[in-house]
Amino acid sequence: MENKSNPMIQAMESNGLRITSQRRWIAELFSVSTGFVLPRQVHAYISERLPGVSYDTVYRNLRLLTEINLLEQFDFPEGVRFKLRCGPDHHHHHFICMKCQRTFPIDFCPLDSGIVLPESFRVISHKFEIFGLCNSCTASKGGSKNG
Amino acid sequence: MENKSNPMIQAMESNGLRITSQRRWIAELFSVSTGFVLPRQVHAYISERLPGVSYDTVYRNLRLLTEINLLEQFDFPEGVRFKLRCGPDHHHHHFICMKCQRTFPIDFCPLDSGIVLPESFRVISHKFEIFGLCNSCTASKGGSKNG
DNA sequence: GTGGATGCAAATTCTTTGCAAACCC
DNA sequence: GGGTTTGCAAAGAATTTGCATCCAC
Repeated sequence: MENKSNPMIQAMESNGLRITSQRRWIAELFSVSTGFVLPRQVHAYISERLPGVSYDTVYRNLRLLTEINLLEQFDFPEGVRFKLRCGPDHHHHHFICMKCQRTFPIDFCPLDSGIVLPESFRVISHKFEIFGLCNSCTASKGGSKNG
Repeated sequence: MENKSNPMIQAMESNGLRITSQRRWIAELFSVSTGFVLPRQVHAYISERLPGVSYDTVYRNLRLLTEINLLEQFDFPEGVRFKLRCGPDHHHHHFICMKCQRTFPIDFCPLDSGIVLPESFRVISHKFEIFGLCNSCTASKGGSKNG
């Protein structure tokens, strides 16, 4: 591992969190993967590197990291998934590959397109995602294995 | 009840389903509510009219009705919710009130706005929802009670 | 009458919590 | 050393399943 320079580690530090090896591996996973992962996949990944890590530690950290805005949570049919939160520098949406779960930015926001709502409605948030198959997964029946 | 003319009942019949009183009340609920409801809310609603109805009957029917495309399922943070599926006559999206869970159609689809994706990407589906407060819920702190 | 639907109860799966021991700073 | 974090084990919540009984057609 040895990822002193991992920005997620730095963000954890600046939030006053202690850097344990469990957290180091979580940071490593999310800095490598560009997709949405299931808690059980996170646990599996860490288990390989750190045998004996417990499920609840993974859950606790996923929740914690989501609360401090380092991770982003998304409810999929098979359960909740997490991914590294995109920087606040520019608002965008995502194309999400249904096979490999990788995400690709879409620089277009439907809210900028002159949607008309009743005056009294107050917009708080919005979601826009496109689901499909990315280039690698369209090409090969097998597809990419990124989780 | 006596809702022979309820289109959801008719759709159930044409799918070969038997019309039980449990299903009649489920149809009644979804024809009255324009919003997303939680399974436990469905169960509560039916329990009031049909004491003793079991949770698993509600679940089984929600799943079944979703499979035959009469209901639409949506994953909210508090859990999965269901609502009557909009007819296939015209594609649209929704404004969803975060207080009363009612939905309001938005006649705008971001996919029609010239979004550019890599050639090789294959679009399978998409989601676009705006979350906020509807007029009744913006007006009164209390808001509407529709579930 | 018969096959589909229900209710019950128990099993699964996912997620959370309490607490003592271990560990980071 | 002191306060955080972890692992364990158990509790909770949501959802599913097996099976005998019941009921719509």
